[in-house]
Amino acid sequence: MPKVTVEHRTARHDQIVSAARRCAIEQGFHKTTMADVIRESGLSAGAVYGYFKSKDELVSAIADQALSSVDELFEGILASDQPLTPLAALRATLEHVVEIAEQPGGDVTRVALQAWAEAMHNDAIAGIAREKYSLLRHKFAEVARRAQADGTVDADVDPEYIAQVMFALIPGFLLQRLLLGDVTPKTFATGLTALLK
Amino acid sequence: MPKVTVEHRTARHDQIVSAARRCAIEQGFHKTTMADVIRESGLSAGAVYGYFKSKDELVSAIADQALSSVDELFEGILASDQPLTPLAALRATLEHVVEIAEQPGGDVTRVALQAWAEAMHNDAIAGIAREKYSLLRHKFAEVARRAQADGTVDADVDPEYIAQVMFALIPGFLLQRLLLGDVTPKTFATGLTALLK
Amino acid sequence: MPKVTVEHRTARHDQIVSAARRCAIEQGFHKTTMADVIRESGLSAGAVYGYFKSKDELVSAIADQALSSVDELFEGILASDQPLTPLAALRATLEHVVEIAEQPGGDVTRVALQAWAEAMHNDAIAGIAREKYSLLRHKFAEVARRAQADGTVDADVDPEYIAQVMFALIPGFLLQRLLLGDVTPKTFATGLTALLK
Amino acid sequence: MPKVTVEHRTARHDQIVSAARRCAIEQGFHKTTMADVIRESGLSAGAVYGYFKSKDELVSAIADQALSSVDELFEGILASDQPLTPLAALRATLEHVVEIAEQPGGDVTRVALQAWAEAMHNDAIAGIAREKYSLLRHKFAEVARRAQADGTVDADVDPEYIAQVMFALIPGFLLQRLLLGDVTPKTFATGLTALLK
DNA sequence: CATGAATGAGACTTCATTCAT
DNA sequence: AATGAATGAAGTCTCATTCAT
Repeated sequence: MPKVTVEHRTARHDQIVSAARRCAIEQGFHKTTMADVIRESGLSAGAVYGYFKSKDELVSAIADQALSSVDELFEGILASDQPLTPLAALRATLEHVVEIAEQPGGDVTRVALQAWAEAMHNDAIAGIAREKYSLLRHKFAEVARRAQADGTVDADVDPEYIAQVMFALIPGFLLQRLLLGDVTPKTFATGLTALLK
Repeated sequence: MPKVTVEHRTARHDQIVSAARRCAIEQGFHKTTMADVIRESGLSAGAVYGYFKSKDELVSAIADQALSSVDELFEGILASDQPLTPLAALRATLEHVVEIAEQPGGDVTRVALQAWAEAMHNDAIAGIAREKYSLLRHKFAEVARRAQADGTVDADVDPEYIAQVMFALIPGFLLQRLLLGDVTPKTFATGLTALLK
Repeated sequence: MPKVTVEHRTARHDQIVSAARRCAIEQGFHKTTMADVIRESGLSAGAVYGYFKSKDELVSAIADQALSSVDELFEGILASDQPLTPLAALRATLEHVVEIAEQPGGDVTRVALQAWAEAMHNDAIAGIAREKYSLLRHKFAEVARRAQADGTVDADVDPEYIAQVMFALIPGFLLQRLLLGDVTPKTFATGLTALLK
Repeated sequence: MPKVTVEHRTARHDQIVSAARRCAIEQGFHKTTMADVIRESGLSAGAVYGYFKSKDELVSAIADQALSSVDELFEGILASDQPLTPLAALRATLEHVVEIAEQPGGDVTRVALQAWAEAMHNDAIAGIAREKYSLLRHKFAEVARRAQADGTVDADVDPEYIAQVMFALIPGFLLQRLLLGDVTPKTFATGLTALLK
């Protein structure tokens, strides 16, 4: 009974989060009502509130997910021993971002923007964002360190500073992609190559 | 009578926008109620609605302002004839951003984040954002073109692609500044220099 | 303008309290919904909430009123110089209670019972009840003191103790009147006379 | 099987009533949710509903219990042949009340107040209250009759009227005890003695 | 014109009760 | 018989907007 229940709970949980995410992608956190989520999830109000104590909690869950999605990539990339230049790391990241964005079910990166805005006056989300993005930036710092070891990048500079710049390109790319719609990993990498050279 | 009225109207208008901006900086667009704006502006409900037909219209006005603020800088920079490297342009922009952010009355860049999120499902704001950011990016493209003319940057690459990257650094810097709080124009420029070299 | 407004506000306030009291008399605090009060008052939800921040606050207002109603009587009674025996004071009080109870608009004493119950786990109402009933009991103590001065009642006994007993008869009378419906000031005074003699 | 089951059922029944009573003492009938009772009883929702068809039915059961608790005393008192003055009967009753109130598990007299309020618009509880309190008052009438037989009290007065007054003192005492907290059987009896003399 | 009290649709959330397992 | 997840009606409260004064 416990195993069935746990799986069941997880399934329901995901059912709700997915529904809520779909809503948030289309309408943003604030225009999304609990009634929307309830309808979209196919459950009842009581059921949804059995899994999330409040709209805030549900929003945090979606935000968490959206802010985490870029991160996963690095596990694979950094593990390998092959040389990883900053340019290559960035290009891989951008391609990963686009892959995520184009997954069926809607562009989750739109939710990331919502989360950034929300973090300005929602401590829970601000905390999540800080945590996730610190982690991500540390991974860029690791890439920077490798480049410094290779002699490709000036070893005197704090790798965290280099990571700041590398990291910055991700939201910058995302924003242009969503707002202006004319950037692709390819155009971006091309521009980047020209500048770095 | 008309002239006095026009000045009066402008003053009132600004009074409302300032009040609304102060609210949006602290609480975001959605937590800010018209009652908040009315109280903060010191006017009456009727008065506020005399200047803005709806909350949406008021929000658009604040968003517009927040999205424009970075732009102004370039008027001055590009006008001069002295050589302007991408690095120098970026550094100047970042410093300008921080200057704006630290102005008394609250950090307007927080409102820019709100505007990005809002643009995802608000056509008016999406339009404003596209317009303002296209303009800004064109200016970065102009800088890129100058660098290509100087031979500093590969002339074969579409300057718009280079502008995409340069532009990306601004929201990327902003986001880290607001979320993580540990980037400054100096650290950022240092990292950037290391990468570009 | 201020005077009109104040009167207006008071009128609206009373309109709401009256409506809420009518509901509470019939259905009690808890079965009474804000929708009931809103309908009964003839106002809108927003209007009602403009006068009372919450249902709790409205309930406290009604409770306050119900707990105060017995008190008024004493102003007149104690002012006069004529001798006032405990028996006479009680009889007058009971008659006053019945008069209040039979006023058109419903029996307010039913609300007093609600308030007693509510005071058990509502600090605001507990506070009001303590305040009002302390006051009332002090007035009975004053009556006791006069009787002691007259030599009618043993002067050695703390008049507050005597007041406790006198006071007790009021809720005891009220409860029987509402629950059993067979007590009147006359039967009660008759029984009281027999005991006191 | 039947006998075991009956005992089992009774035990379960009491388990539920005790849990519900504990909740009602602390929070009152209305703030107490079935979920509270279910949690406090340690049973499941289904189990509780196996014993009580509805919350109303459960509330009635608790109210019944609370309204009965004073009554028990008289069985013993009246049975004896020793003279029983009204004062002595009252004093014994008050002491019994306090004893009940101070029993571990919470002050049940708080629930009696709830029941009075509830009786105003709940026919089931009103019926119970009428029944229990009529019974109790009849016992006071019996005491009055004995006093009249002794010549202590005017025999011309309807003993029911005397009972009304005696009975009234119980809720009056209870209310002051719960609300003001400064009455004890001793202070009360002292005041009563002073008045009766 | 300005005011700000009033409107009322609609948001979030709770909770008594049921019923598939 | 027992469980407890699920139901969904109904409750409280907010807030953008209007309009009589």
